[in-house]
Amino acid sequence: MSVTLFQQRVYDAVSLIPVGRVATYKGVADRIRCGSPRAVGQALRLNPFAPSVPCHRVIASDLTPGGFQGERAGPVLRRKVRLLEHEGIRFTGGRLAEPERLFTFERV
DNA sequence: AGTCGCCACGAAG
DNA sequence: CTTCGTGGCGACT
Repeated sequence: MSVTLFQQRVYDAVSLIPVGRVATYKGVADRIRCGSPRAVGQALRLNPFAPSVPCHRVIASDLTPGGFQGERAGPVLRRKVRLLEHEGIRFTGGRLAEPERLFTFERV
């Protein structure tokens, strides 16, 4: 069970997302100064601290839900959406209903 | 040591 | 829609 420094940064940043807000993979990547949001997704996929690290609050930049527990569609992804809706986040037509719910990290 | 191929992405065409 | 850039990482050689 090894956690790389990069993963540590990702999990640390994601932990800053408040309840009722969501961040994007790009937002997280920008926060930790990683040029590849894809790498962030890869780290979250291996998230060993779920659900302590609220990886379900990270969505794609086009405001679609992104993935969850290795799945990019199907009932598993629906569970992610359900979790978010339980926190007051609504999705309409497969995309985030209220973009003002987006959480943007402070620039370092 | 290097290389290769995979990704829960994003931007551009 | 498709393709390309991208950074990190595991599995190889």
